[in-house]
Amino acid sequence: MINMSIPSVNEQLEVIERGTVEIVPRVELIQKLEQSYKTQTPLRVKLGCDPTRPDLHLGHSVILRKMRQFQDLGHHTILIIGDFTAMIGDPSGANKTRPALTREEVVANGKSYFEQTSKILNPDKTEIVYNSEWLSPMNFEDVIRLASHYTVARMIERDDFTRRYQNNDTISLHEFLYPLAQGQDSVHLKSDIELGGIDQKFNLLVGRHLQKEFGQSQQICLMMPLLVGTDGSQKMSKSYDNYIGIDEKPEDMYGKALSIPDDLIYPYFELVTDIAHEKLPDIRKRAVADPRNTKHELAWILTRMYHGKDKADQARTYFERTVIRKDVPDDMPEFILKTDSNHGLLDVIKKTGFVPSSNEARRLVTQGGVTLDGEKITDPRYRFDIQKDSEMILKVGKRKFGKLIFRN
RNA sequence: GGGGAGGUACCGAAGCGGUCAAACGGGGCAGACUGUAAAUCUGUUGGCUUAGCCUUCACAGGUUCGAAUCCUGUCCUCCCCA
Repeated sequence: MINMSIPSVNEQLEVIERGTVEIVPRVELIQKLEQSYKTQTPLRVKLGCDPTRPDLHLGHSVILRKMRQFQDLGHHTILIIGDFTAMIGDPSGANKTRPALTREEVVANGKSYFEQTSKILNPDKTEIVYNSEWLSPMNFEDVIRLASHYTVARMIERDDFTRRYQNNDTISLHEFLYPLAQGQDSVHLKSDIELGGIDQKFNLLVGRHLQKEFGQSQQICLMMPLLVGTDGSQKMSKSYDNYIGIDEKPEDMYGKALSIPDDLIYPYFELVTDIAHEKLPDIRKRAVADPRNTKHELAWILTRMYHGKDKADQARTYFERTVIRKDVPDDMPEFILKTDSNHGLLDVIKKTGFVPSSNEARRLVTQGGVTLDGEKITDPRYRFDIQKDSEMILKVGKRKFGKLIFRN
């Protein structure tokens, strides 16, 4: 008998359904919850992740937060590091087949992933597994046997396959194996519930299908909406550069949060903040009535969640100062320069690392994106001619500041 | 296996012997503006010791005063037929 306390089914449902976009099938979820409650046996909740790019952002947090809720309800959660499936790469069209990661990379990425998820998940309640553990030993025969449980017609129903097929884009045969591999994970782990974004629906359903083929109880597919990124149009993703990373500096987090379009204020509150559920109706109203302040509140809460109250306060001050009042921040990196040589502006900008090339520096200067002590410098041939010890504030672009210190 | 069409900068896509560092759109960056790092408008978007030079149009050779553009080979993709 496991010593635990799983709350009543209704209590659980309320939490579980919060923010979900689809639960397939809801009735079976209720059945599983009832069974679990009756026997006080935790459900096995599975979430797969791709260890290729271990930089977590708020988009990931939507599902991780859901996972956390299951932990808090007393269920058993399993985080799969998809080190094996990463070799295939989820066939989303833009993805190309990825080179196999080395053992070291996998371990390093997995570790980094775990550390990052620990900001959201309860690390003590998270079972970590690597799917190479069971996928790697499978031989050709095993794969053929697995593949025989799915049909081509059903495979190309998946919308990105359909789209790519119609567009005459390449679809490598091995990409069909990705959903199967992910489904095999469910079979192997005998999962009761698999979490995923709504874009994962196909893969999650394959898991359900395979479990049935293998005579197991079928997992519930619980799907969360995709968080729209800061650009307000596409899903949050590192490759669209519209993301807010959970490791982001407080000031960046705050600023980026403020840059979202107004109509995302409410969804963000709902999906990625820890604000109490009862407060959401009020937020919904205020997001429309007073977007400015509500958005600042959102930015503050997010920053607080990942960096604490003090940092959140500082981030707010920083934003008000540098962006609203166009003032100079307190802290900025310092660069020490000799007074004897007369430095070229472009060189100095390049040395700060604010730009990737001197051409970029030249462009910024020419376009008026560079100031020294608040004064716009537009001559790319500008040279410093400093005799005495002194300091200057260099601003490059919208928000890169550096203190130039001239000294012998 | 046979026939056809292609591989161009971050992405999509023009160009088909010189005027091409390469049109146009998206994305990025910057300026103006703004409650905002939003929207909009404008500019910009290979590198460098920048009035000039260097390296790019799948890869390797070749023709030519000169090639992204022509030829040969290689690799890769798509379509039709089998």
